[in-house]
Amino acid sequence: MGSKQASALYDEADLRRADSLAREIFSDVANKWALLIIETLGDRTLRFSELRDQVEGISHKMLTQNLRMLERNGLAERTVHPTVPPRVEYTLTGPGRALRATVDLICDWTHEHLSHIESARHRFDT
Amino acid sequence: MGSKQASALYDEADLRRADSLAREIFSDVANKWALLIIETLGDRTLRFSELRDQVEGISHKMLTQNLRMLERNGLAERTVHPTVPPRVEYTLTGPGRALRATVDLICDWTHEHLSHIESARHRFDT
DNA sequence: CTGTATCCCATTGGATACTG
DNA sequence: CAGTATCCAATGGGATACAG
Repeated sequence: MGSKQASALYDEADLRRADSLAREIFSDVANKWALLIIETLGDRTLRFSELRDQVEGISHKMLTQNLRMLERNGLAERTVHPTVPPRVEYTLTGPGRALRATVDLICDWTHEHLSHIESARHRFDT
Repeated sequence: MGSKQASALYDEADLRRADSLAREIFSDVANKWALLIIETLGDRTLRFSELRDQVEGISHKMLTQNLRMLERNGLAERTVHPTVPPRVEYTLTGPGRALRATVDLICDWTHEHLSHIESARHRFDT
């Protein structure tokens, strides 16, 4: 029973670690800018400045910050071309593209329910 | 051409309005707490206090704030039982449940890629 | 129990300037 | 062009108190 209990405790600790990691990833990813960048990248390869232009309303700072985060989590890949001026390109990795598929679904959902939401808002705001 | 142009302009204005609404909804929904609440509700009906207990780490304030937002957008329904003490229950609406399905996918994605992300992080942090 | 309001600190995020 | 750093305003979000 001693070893069994130890093993059970170990498994629980392991699960807790995985859960807290999952939580962390969820927090990283479940934010407006990260999702918009992922959606904008799609299956293309874009330069920093192209992303800044295409992700409506994002600031220089938020873009770099979120790109670093995506890179750190292995969702986007950063390629530096050692030219002058420098040319840096970003593209989604396999896991990044997998996530993108789910973001696509959220976008679809949004457009499908536009009118439901609009009228719900109208009702609520009165 | 005049009427055609006018019609085209009208359509564009319409699209811009829809886009900005979609943007707004996306911003509302693409945040950690909203998604965690949706995921926790699932297809159940939960009281305010049950939600506060089950959504790990959420504060009183964030919970009410996000519940109001979900209600306003017609994603969650609020039922007040006029007892004393009051009993208020929340449940997802049809559109809310549809969104929940996509959140489920994000959760699946997270767990599927835990190890990829963990090792990507390790590589990056060195 | 649920909800609103307030205070207050921590974090977010924009604007700008500077480096390679 | 891409990235970092800094400053500062705005928002987020926790703790607490109070009302219904």
